[in-house]
Amino acid sequence: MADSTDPRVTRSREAILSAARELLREDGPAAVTHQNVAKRAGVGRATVYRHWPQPRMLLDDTMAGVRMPFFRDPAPPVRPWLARQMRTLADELALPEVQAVTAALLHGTPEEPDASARREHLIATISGQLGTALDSATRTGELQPSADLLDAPATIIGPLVFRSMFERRPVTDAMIDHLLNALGTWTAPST
Amino acid sequence: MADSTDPRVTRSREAILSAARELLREDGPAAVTHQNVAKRAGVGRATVYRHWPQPRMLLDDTMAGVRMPFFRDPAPPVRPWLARQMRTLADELALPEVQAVTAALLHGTPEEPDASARREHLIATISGQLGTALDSATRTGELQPSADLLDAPATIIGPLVFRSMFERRPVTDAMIDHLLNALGTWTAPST
DNA sequence: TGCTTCTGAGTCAAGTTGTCTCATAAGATG
DNA sequence: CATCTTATGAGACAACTTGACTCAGAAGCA
Repeated sequence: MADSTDPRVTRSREAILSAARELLREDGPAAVTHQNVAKRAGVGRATVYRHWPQPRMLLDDTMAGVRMPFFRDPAPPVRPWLARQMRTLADELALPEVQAVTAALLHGTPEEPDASARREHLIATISGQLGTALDSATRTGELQPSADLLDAPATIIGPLVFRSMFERRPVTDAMIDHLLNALGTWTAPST
Repeated sequence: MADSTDPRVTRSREAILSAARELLREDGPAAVTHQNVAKRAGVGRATVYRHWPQPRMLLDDTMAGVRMPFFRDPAPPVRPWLARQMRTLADELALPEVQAVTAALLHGTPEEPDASARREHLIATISGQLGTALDSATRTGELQPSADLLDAPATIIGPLVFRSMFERRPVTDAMIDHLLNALGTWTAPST
């Protein structure tokens, strides 16, 4: 049943998850209840319970379905790679779904006590990737950091989050550029 | 009744709001229900309904009771004033209450459709104060901005928010200093 | 075709929400 | 101190939600 290929199952699951994502996006995590989801998905309430006995799991899978922005596969030269990642991150942070999940990560609902763990994991991954990339840039001489690189995630990503989620305005390329400059002195690698 | 001085009323109201704040801090906005608040405050459920017929209003007043960090009363020289404000903001962002309200601002609960308005107002106030201060610093020559000052709120406050709410680590004075430097070139005013 | 499995509709108990009533006690007024 | 006023807590109440269960029937499979 878990990995069933029965088309009825997949159809139900997809309808349910899609409805759940809509609800999460529109009304927040609290709205992702079995009843709401069933009604929105045009599916029997019992069916939702069958697939996700606990509401926590439903919200979990719903959030997992929203691709959270990562800093994947660092590759030299670091600066243009970082700029691309920041651009992607900024664009994704503009999506209501991603905003909803991000907000949900910040204060776990009562039914989602794992929000802290999920948040920590996300942050650890991002910081790890970013740290690796910046360390390597420092080692190759591409970057001379002007401050503790442990502050880099906050310095770089913080403004993007603030701009997207608090100010709700688009992140400009100029802003990304300026944030990169604030990290330290960049030297174009041997071309 | 609204501005009653009856000690019974004030006693009830304070007990209720205090309990509501605790719940908001501990379990998030969704936990601020009449029932929960009444039980926690040791007060009849009807009493809570009497004072706040709509749950929205209760959550509203609860959030209003949490002092949100502002950038008040800009005064030259701007740089040390800004550093102090950022220190204060960072310290407040470390408080669970402030974090809960901030998170609630990011995604209004269904019962709190005014969250957007509240968020916009808060951001507008902060950006306004910050903009005024930085403009004046630019005019007096204290600051030569290295980027669009409209990005300043995101550049300055974003990292503090990210550090406090996502990374959950303390903001160092060195980080504040570095963020200020990233704004542009500062010139000590005539001493 | 016949067999298996998933589905939707519906029932049910337990709990929550919002509204109302009423005796009581706390506070104001003389 | 006596009396009037008003907020309070307890409880009753219907409407609704939640989670668990049953069952006939439809969809998929052999």
